[in-house]
Amino acid sequence: MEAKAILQQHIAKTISLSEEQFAHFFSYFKPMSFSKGQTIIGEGDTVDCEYFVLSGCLKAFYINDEIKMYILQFAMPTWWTSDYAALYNNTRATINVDCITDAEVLCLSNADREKLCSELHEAEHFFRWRTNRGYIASQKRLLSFMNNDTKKRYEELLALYPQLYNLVPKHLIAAYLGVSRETLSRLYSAH
Amino acid sequence: MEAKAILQQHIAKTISLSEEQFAHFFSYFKPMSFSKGQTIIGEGDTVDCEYFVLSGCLKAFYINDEIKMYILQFAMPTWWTSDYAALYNNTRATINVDCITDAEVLCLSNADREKLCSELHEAEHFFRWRTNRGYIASQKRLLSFMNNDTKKRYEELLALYPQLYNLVPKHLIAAYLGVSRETLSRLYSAH
DNA sequence: TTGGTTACGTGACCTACATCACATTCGAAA
DNA sequence: TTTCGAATGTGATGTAGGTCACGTAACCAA
Repeated sequence: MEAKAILQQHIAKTISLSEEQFAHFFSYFKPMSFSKGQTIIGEGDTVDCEYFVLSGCLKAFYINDEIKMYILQFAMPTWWTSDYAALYNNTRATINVDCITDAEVLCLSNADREKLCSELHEAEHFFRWRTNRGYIASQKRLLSFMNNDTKKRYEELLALYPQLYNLVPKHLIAAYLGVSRETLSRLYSAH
Repeated sequence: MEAKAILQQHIAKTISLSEEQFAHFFSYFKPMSFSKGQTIIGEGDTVDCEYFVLSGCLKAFYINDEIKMYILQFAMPTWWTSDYAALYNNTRATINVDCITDAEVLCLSNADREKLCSELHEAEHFFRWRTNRGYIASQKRLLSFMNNDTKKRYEELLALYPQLYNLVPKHLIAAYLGVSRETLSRLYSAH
């Protein structure tokens, strides 16, 4: 499926736009391709855009003391990602985004999103709902962190992203769960 | 300061409305008073409203196995709270909200918020930005959870809410940090 | 004032997970 | 095919924080 159709199907779950309106909506998005391992946002960069994933898998992560990596989000097709704190507050990136696999994305700049939102009430509605869902998911993950042990969080993760097990190396799964790769490895063998 | 002025000042940070527009905006909010200890949302309730705090302090929390409590948010004046997952998905509450102190709030129903957002583009803009900020804060807290030990999270919390130390019992602070009250207590004495 | 509940401190002990060290397997590039 | 680095498994050991147990202090309500 081509980029335009993927985005159209995605936003149709929240708002309905005429063909003409959607064409305008889509005109703000810029397609980009990246290959496996490539960095999209690096720590310290200025952040202008957010990214809608068409194919492939990205990760948004934080690196502590140049050593430990924590993954905030795996971004699969139809997911959005960026360093939103940097994007909205116009500060330098503290979050990195890079490609776990080759990936195609649609890129939307901060300025264009705001322009779109002010031009088209439905667009503002769409982005409100998108962020709502992200907020609720984030709260849920926070609770899971406080409440569940590693094993349960691991099972939760696989339920949420079943494809992940075969797609990404295990140490990245550990970095999402917030445990060491050794602990995750021992989780498997313990059955 | 009266309720109307507090809300007006709060939303003026994000959008500008005429007096007439704001009067309409405000007309959807219903003032309510609660006393210390009172439950606003209990687990299993249907959730119709979100709450804007005028005075006092609420907590939004989750109870695991009828035993352990985890606090998602302390809601101070000009903060918003609810069980948003239940509110937006029209499901039963899994999060509780109650009063740490006597409190006055403005109550906005889900239906009225959506009506307001569709009537007034600026309102939609306001709620998009409010949720944005919540999402970013939630991501930040998640990172802090993965990255920092209890002591550092405790210092972070006191920096974010300096009033809290004298306002709420220590076991609630422990429940926000996600540690046992004993561990928090030992943190104090260790310095 | 009194009796009961809630808050808080502190010791003893236990457990999940981190860290370090090393072995093994796998996959891509030469 | 060979080779080298990345990914993964696994043992030994250290530690932050949980849990249980108990004591004291503060705060209401009768």
